[in-house]
Amino acid sequence: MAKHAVLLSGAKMWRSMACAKSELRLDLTLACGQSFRWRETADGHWTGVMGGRVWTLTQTDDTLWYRVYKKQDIGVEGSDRKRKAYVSLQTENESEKRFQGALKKEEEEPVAVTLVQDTHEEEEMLRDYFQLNVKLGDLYKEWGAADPHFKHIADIFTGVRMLRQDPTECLFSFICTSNNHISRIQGMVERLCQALGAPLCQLDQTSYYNFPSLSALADSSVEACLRDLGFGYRARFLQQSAKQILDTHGLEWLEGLRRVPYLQACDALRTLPGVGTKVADCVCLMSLDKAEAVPIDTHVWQIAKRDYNYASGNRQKSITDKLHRDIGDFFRKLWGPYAGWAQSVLFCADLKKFQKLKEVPHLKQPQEEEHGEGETSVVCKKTKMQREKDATVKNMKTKPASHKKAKLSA
DNA sequence: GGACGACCTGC
DNA sequence: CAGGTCGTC
Repeated sequence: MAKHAVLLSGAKMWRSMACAKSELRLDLTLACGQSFRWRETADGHWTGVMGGRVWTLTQTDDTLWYRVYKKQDIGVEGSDRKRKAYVSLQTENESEKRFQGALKKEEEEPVAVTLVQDTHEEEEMLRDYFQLNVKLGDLYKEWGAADPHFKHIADIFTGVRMLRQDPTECLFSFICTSNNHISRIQGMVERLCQALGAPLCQLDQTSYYNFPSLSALADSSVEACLRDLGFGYRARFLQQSAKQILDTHGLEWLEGLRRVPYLQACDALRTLPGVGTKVADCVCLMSLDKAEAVPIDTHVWQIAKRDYNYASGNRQKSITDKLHRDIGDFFRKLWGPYAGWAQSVLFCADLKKFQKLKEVPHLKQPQEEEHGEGETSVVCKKTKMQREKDATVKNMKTKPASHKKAKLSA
């Protein structure tokens, strides 16, 4: 049976590309709640599905290593009938077709040429997924110059990068996040793929599936199926949103939102059931190229109040639409057109599971889950003076961290 | 615009 | 209650 690859025991099988850890930290980027489908399958090795293929990624100081697994060991036998019924609804995605097409053209030197093709395409897929053309180090410098609190966090949490996810996966994953916590969301997304997605391969007892297609999600039987799988009221949102997209817009609509302005894309998404301001912002930021989208959830609100002395919404009991806009505008003014990227760094730094990184290096601390309030004694290394200094950020003349043009919302 | 309560489930 | 959203007032 095929196994998860490990770099140490087979370096020749791996491909690599130059990539500094200051530009990308796999551990932070893949586990900070942007995507729910990557797992650490060996120390520092992350396995997941991207672009219809199964990958294992790992990194050394200046190198990103990757392996792509071929289709194999697809266990159709043991699967339950529910999934069989749905698999028939799957269609191969476009890039896969192009990929197959490309292979056929190269009949002269089958082995060598296809491998080159292969390598080139896979490297491009990674560059696109991690948006490696965006120079994160430069952005960190700008954010740090505009914002002392960011600078303080950024020294530890380097390489937190926004993924460019598939819009369908991103949308339907984030519909699952409402009123929910990360550990449960991960399980739900996994079951969603297992029930409705096409199987890709199996490694060490673990089966990997593609994310379900829109048509699979839109099937009228899906709500009942997902309720059985513990999705609760979100089951209906998922099915209805898929159906609404196909009925009133069509297959290409979601990807098309990459080419419209932020607010327009946001409004379009919000017409879907189960998609409010927060989910729409997540989808815009993480899959639709809207770097200025700043998703405001309860944690980000806490961060705004605690670290930026943000007081405008102090009267509010919960986050209203206006508060969303105001806090978003506050951060866009502070950080500029890539405000959503900067926000994800602070969000990551606030996750309980990453608190141990804030400790002095040689001290060890048991690892935990979810968000911390940053109040647990050991982990909070910020002094009172530092906090007060940070608070002054709000009062200083905030101007966008010099980029060409901040397409800030009206 | 803002304040509720309901909505599924599990830790 | 948890990384919200929806319907109603």
